[in-house]
Amino acid sequence: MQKQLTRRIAGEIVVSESPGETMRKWREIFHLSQKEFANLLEVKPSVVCDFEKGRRASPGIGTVRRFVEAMVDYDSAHGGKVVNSMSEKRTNEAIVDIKEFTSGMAIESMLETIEGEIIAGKEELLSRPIYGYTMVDSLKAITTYNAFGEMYGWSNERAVFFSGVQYGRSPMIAVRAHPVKPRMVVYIKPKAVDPLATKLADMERVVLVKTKLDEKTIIEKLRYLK
Amino acid sequence: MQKQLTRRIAGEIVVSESPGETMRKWREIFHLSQKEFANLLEVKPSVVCDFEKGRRASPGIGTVRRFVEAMVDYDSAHGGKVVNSMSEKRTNEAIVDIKEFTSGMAIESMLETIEGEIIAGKEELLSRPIYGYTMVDSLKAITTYNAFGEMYGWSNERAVFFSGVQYGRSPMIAVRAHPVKPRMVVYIKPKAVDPLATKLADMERVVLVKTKLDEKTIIEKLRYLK
DNA sequence: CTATTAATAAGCTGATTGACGAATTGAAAT
DNA sequence: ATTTCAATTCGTCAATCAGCTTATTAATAG
Repeated sequence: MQKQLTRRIAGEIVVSESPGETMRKWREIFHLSQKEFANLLEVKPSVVCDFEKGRRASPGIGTVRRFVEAMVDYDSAHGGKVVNSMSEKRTNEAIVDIKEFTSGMAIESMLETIEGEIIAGKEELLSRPIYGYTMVDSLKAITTYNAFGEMYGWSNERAVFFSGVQYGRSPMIAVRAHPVKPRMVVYIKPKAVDPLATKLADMERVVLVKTKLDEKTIIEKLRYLK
Repeated sequence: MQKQLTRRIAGEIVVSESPGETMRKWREIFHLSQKEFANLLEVKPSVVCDFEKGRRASPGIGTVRRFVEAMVDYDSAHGGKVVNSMSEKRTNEAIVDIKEFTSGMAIESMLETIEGEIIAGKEELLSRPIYGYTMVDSLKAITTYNAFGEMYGWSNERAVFFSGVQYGRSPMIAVRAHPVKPRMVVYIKPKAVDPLATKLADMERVVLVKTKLDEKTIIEKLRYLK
């Protein structure tokens, strides 16, 4: 959660018309004086000033990262007043696991890892890269607030795992209805697969797969892929 | 939209364990080769490689910004495939009728007009205004490309009519999955109504209604309401 | 009016970046 | 086996960054 906010602030600074002013803005939001902030960072206050006043036109991302993380970490360590106010986010029980990979991974090789059996999806789709995955509890996803909204991480070039699948109709309809589409949908131990699900998968150009492994095993296996 | 995405990517790069790999990841998502990308940036390919391979541990935010903006702008200038994959649009056959009213109309009074019978939705929701409606063929909506994306007109404070409803499970799941919600959902001559549909309607604070009138009659009646 | 503290400004230096080009490796395609 | 083209490695160098120090300018509390 901190990470989320950290990224957000960092992104804003990078794209800002005036990175220095944006840095200042955030320091102020966190209620830190230049001096306090400089202490956190273990530099002299003039350094902070130099950045905020734009003496460094294009600071390194390492610097920006240190700055932002210092603020966020500090706040978190003191009750997370600011952090929590920024991310009014009820944690989502429907989402069992969600991860981003640092680099792409072909659908094919993920298939092997999870011992997946292809239900729908042409050859050519199998080489496309995936950059993350989300594992969702089907039933809870439908009844939990905003589960679908949070299903997608940073990239939508990802795999979505559904557990608690009966016939796989509802999950594919959800995918259908949602404007952002995953590249691969995996049903975890489905009872059977409704032909409509297959049809929809083809239409969305989504690779549809089933696996006999259980959730824990899958997470375990994916942990060691980056 | 572009700006949003630009910030997002920039933020991810700054915070990344390995900024270079993350930069590469995004270049690949945008389907650009190092060479093409280098041309966009007006630098030599080796420069791109140096960054991706981490030769610069802490690139300046100016550089990161140029890189990210180049990708996003390029994509936007070429139809915005990637950028728009975050939010889509297109035409379709599933939508039988779609209209905007010139002024608001209370749910209650529309109920009368269409001879609707309430299945779910508390008293207090009935006075809320509606500014338009969409009539959707359930089956086609599911099998037609992006019907759900087009379901909402100018205002999402609207009614959505579903025809060809069996038990009303799929339509409510679609509503559930879609980030934009209508105020009222009307099932046209359903066979029965699945309790899950009722439950979902309550959760979404959507008024769920069924009617025995057929499509044509409804459209006819609504024509004379503005 | 003075003392204190926060913020700026400016000069300086070693470390790193941003860019190039030339040479090398890798992986498909002929 | 050879060609081709994308990607990688690396030496080089001017420009810029990151940090310090010291001096100066607000602003605020006694």
